[in-house]
Amino acid sequence: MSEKKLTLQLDFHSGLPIYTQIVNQVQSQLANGILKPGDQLPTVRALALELRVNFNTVARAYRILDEARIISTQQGRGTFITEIPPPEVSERLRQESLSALTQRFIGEAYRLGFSEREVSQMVRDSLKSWKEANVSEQD
Amino acid sequence: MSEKKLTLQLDFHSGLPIYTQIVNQVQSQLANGILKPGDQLPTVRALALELRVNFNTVARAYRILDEARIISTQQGRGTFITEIPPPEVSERLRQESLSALTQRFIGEAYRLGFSEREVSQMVRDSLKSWKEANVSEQD
DNA sequence: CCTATAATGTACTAATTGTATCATTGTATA
DNA sequence: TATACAATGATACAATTAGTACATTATAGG
Repeated sequence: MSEKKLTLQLDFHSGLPIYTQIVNQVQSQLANGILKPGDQLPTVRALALELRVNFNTVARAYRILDEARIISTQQGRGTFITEIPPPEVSERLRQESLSALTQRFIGEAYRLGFSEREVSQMVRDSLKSWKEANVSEQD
Repeated sequence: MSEKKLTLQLDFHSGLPIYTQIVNQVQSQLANGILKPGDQLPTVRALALELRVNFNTVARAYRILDEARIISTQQGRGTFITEIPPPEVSERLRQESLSALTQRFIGEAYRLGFSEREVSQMVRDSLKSWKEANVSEQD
């Protein structure tokens, strides 16, 4: 199951900020396999209640972990350990997502009655004008 | 047959809202010909039951698709893939709508970090495979 | 026909979640 | 002491999903 209890041990006198301790312990539990990709972490409020701290402190820890791509926090949904696809899988997903996007586009264009010629011509034109409009602000 | 099973794969941890995933996958299946104009989609309640989500989440996805004129939801009747409107629109409107569609597509692709090369290559491939897959059923 | 009922989508609201901003507290240091 | 800054807390907000009641349509029984 992807619902975890997430037992953390805080030391309020250690000098380490609470949020740092949360960050460290989540990282170490992930390293130890106690947490796994896809696992859902407790909500900021639930964990805060359990640890007897303000939920903003937990949110801060989660934000740091999120920025480090260790977890993925989703407003209205919850917080999850990030799936870490190996690079070759990542590239495959990349291509699949572009393929899906392209097929949706082409399918919609055909559905609206446009021909292959029209579609490919419009794509060429649009790519060209996009490039011209952005030559100066390439990153 | 106009009654479809509509198999969708949701990823509850992907970061994409459920309703977005439903929207994307319906569009994708339409683009791939798995869904066709006139097909009836499952009712909001039936699909919600199958996906284990609230039926309002499905209703939200259907509403978005409806606003995009991709499906037609009819209270008391059901939900259907829209029939292709005959291109009775003027040529100018036709070109404008294709241009808008194309720019949305290209903008999204760039936003996802794909290069011009990747986009144009994928468009070529997709056009080619679509043509091959549909030579026999051209209308 | 007319009416009752079931099936369907709609509208509005509530609950759950994370986010943003500012206030408070504690501590180090000039 | 006074000031600056980091950590934490309080409050309001936003996004997503769920709950409830209702309107519309189709259909079966009389």
